[in-house]
Amino acid sequence: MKPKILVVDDEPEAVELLEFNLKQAGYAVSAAGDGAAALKKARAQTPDMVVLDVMLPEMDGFEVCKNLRLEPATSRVPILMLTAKAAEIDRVLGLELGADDYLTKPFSPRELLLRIKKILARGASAERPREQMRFGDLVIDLPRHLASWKGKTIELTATEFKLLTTLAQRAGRVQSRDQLLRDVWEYDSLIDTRTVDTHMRRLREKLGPASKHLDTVRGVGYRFME
Amino acid sequence: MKPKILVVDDEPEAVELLEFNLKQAGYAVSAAGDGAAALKKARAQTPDMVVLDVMLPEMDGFEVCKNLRLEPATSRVPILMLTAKAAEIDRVLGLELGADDYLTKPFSPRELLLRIKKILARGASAERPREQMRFGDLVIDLPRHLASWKGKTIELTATEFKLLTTLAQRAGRVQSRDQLLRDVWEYDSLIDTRTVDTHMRRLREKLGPASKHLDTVRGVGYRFME
DNA sequence: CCTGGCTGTCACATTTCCGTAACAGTCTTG
DNA sequence: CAAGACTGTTACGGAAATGTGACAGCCAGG
Repeated sequence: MKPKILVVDDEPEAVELLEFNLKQAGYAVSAAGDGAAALKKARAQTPDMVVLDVMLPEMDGFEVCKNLRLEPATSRVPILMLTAKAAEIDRVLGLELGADDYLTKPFSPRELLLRIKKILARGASAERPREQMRFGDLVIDLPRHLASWKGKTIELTATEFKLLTTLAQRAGRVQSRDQLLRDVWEYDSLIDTRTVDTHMRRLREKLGPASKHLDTVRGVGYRFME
Repeated sequence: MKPKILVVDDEPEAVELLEFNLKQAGYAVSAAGDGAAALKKARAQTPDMVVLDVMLPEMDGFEVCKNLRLEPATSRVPILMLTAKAAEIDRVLGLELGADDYLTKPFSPRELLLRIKKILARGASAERPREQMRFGDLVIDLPRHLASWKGKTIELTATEFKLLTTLAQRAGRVQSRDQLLRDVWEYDSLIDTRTVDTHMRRLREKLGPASKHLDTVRGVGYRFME
């Protein structure tokens, strides 16, 4: 049972290239050249994954993504977005669109395959991040960008908030400093791992009693405990 | 599954032009030349959208719109009105008629398609945006294009008003600058994100005490708080 | 044609935040 | 118990993000 991947791009050459590489890697591939066709195929085939270019005629990738999420038949299919501008990344990965990952053009086939493999690996089990998380008296609301303890909002900076949500979404599992740097500080950051410590400290300070959820795992990293 | 669009216009040339453009864009199109026929077809087909010219013999576009809204079968179908005079706009979008959007003739096919796309995109899930919103002493009236504070109207320009309503409609949720550019400045904006800041400033200035609802979320965007 | 208001952009001021380094405290290991 | 490794804490310079004021182009209405 090869995993089925739906490739959406309006440039035939790009489709061909993607198709070749993915087939080479052992995936079953289908393709669509515009948004409407993509939605139709996605509904009909329920692929294991959609690789979606942002630049499309008529209905752009954002719209397609949104629509895929709306319909029950396709709402849980992982989406990998191919985007041109770095500025769009937050929106792509954010809750509004909820793509699972992104790649900025140009990218190497190797990168693509790695991302796909990663998403499919977790996709089997993991669910999509929730909009709101509650751990006792601690509430984290992503779209509102607010955290609160016993109903009182906690003022957090953008980085602190992202660090908290990243840890909370992987509650129970330890995250290494490098891993946190990748996920919170975006992909390859050239930042000292000790910076994570400082931010953890600030976060703990602001969380007050709620910081009991934040464990230090000596020699490994940090963990959010329920 | 192409979206079905019902085109209503009494001029055969106009119908033909619309039909051509819409079919080109991947929609399924049917047409009617007068009000009675339009209602009949709408009932029978329950299209995904109605494009409705105001100028019709016998029963004009306003009447058709009203009747469509009255019957359960068609009351939720989005309506895009084609109107000649700007003066009619208020009535078209207002509570009495409740069209979803309008276009003043003459318009380019591109404009038409963009409007249609936008309406269909939201129509799939979200309900029609609320006509009037109240947040304490602040009242925002979309059809009248008016905002007021403690009963006193606040003079806002078109952009300021749209920015305010966009934020208010997503009250509580943070909107990134890019997102606001997309939603307020319409489709493909080649505009500096800093422009959003400037308009937020002007908006705050005019809102005066009511500007307490407008939060800045540093590193993320802006948020309307109730 | 011209005038006034709206709009987008820029430059500058200001605030806030971030990353780093240095040091102190704590835990592990032999 | 002591040394070394790891983490917590503090302070600070610099940078990034936002607020603010000014300005020129543009369009609508007169």
